[in-house]
Amino acid sequence: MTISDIAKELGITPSTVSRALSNSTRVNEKTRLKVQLVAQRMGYHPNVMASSLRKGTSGTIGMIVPRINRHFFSNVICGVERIVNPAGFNLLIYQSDEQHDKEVLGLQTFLKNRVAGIIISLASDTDDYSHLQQLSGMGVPLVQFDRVKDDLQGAKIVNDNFNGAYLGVKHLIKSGYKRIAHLAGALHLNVYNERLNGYLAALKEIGMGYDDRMIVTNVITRDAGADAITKVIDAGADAVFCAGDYSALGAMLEIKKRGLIIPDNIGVLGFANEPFAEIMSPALTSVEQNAFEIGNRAAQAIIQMIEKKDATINTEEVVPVRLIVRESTIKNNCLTF
Amino acid sequence: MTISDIAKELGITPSTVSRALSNSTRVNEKTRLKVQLVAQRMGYHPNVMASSLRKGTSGTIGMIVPRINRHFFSNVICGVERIVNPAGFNLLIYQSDEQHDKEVLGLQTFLKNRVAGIIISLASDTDDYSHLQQLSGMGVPLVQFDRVKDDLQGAKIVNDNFNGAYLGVKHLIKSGYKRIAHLAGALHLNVYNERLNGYLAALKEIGMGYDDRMIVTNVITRDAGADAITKVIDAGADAVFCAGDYSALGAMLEIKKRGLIIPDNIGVLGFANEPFAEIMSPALTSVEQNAFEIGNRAAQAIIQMIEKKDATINTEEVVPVRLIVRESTIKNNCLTF
DNA sequence: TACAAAAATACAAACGTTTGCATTAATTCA
DNA sequence: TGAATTAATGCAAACGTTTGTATTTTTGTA
Repeated sequence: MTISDIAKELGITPSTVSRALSNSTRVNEKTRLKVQLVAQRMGYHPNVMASSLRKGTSGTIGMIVPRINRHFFSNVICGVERIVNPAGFNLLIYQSDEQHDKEVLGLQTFLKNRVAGIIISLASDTDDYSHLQQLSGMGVPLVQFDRVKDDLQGAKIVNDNFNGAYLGVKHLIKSGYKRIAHLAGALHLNVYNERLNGYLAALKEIGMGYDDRMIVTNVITRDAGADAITKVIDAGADAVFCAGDYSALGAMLEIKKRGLIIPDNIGVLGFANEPFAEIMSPALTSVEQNAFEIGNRAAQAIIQMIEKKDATINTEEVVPVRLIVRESTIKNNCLTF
Repeated sequence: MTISDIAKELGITPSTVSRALSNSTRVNEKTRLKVQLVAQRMGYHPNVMASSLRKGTSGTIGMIVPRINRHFFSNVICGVERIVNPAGFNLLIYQSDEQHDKEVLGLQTFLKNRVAGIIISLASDTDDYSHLQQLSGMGVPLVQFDRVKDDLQGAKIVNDNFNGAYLGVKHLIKSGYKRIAHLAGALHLNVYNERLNGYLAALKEIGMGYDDRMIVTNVITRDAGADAITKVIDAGADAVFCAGDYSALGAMLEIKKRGLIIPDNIGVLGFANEPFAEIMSPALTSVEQNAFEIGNRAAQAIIQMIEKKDATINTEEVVPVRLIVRESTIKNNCLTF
């Protein structure tokens, strides 16, 4: 079922059929309707391979995320889809599994597929960026989100990590906590680095010195959170700002296990507002990231670059975050059931 | 950067280059190496549009899920990716948002893209299957998973919903609950229908009659769960089997709000083992579905159909589920913190 | 009616591969 | 050494579109 079949059926040429189907002004209204009718009747589906081969670009946008099954990323994907599909693009999705090698593999697949643009959040593993550097030279638009490398060409959409951390820690201070620890992530990633800076800024502002023993890095998982919390408690912490909700979860479970009360003995603040944060008891105070909005903006950015055929811009959008105060940081009030 | 560029560079023809790159036996070992070296050096990326146009099929598999950000579905996607990528395919993902119309739209996009096969879990909205019926005639392999329509051609991979429900309710009975209610889903979907049947079978087995007021249907969301639980409590329920964890969550929160104790006054059993089930207090007993395994099997099935070029098989695989017993169903033992 | 202008359609090449068939080069065997 | 066989390469068409240019048809105007 091709354009030529329709052409034969109607006794016209493939070119007019093509133009009729793409609503070109160069074809008579009557024949346009006839063509579209016949196409419908014959169950014609245009062959996008042929089309994009001829046009030199596909209507596909490639997206690489570290983990598809992480709440934040799957919601960013939703946000991207919501914009990209109505605009006539479709999404090819790859998972890097936090591995640089897989990231490169995915990128190569995208290039083979002549994607119109690439949206990516870097694998934690990635510290060589040559696979991404080549893109702007090839004219392939790149949008980075969340985990970004600053000096790469293209648009960047990031959370306001600094402010989220800053606001959260200020809130801890206001709640009366005196010795606030930080379970940080991998500091070569902008997101965790900025959160650390927000934490330090909040402490500095009130003249609270900081203590090396109060900061543990590379704490991202639940298990790591459980391990790290004991260290900072031993160092005298009465509150902890965790750079992610999973480490906060691990910390909370460990704290409970030790018979300490959250938030009375120890306050816990997370980041990401994973779905379970609300459900836990005590409910976890956390910084909410607007994943859907980030997805929307990333999609808009890539579409704009594609349409302007400009892969060399260099913009950064910071998406605001929101502190969601729950039970885990409000002292003198045992809300545990 | 095309095959012809490489050919010119080496003074040979595009055809030999093509054969060299695809490791054909019809080309000399030496030239093969030379070609691959030059390809590497020149940064050649094959154009899959051209290739699939010529070959008549793309190396892309289309996948439609109701919601990408649901734990179960995103994990199935992971499972599919893990098999499909090493096999040289890539995944085009669509979200139906539980809407029939979007499902059709996604399917059409897939057909335009000449996908090699389609993996789908039906939108709850879908009760007309003509868009899927046409596929086998067109030679496009179809694999359904989780939410399936029986009389469609293709492979089906489903959870053992009946057994999961049956085992769960048996467990409730063994725990000493006497009047077990069921918050069911939308019964036109196989998954919820089978869970209902498992529930009924367990009751019947011990001669426990069932009561219409004990079964509320179309309860899938958290809010619906909260609403429905009051009805069945009023009808005298001392335990509830929820067809999904979200309704179970809603129910639990409502039960707590009413000052009743889980599991002592009321037992709660969920289905899906969402990540929060483990974390809640009391922790929610739930039936775990092996999403990753389902993804693996779906991927294997579609690849097999693609390779055999047979879209007309009609198989069903049932993937076992596992009851995970936690605090919410173990009486006389207040484990709430 | 004739002629220019505009509108509609046709023609043909191109996008980058793949692949059956034809050709040339290399090898084997008598 | 030369014919027969095999291995390696070349040629050219095809996949289904799109699109610049050419041609035909229609329309408007003098």
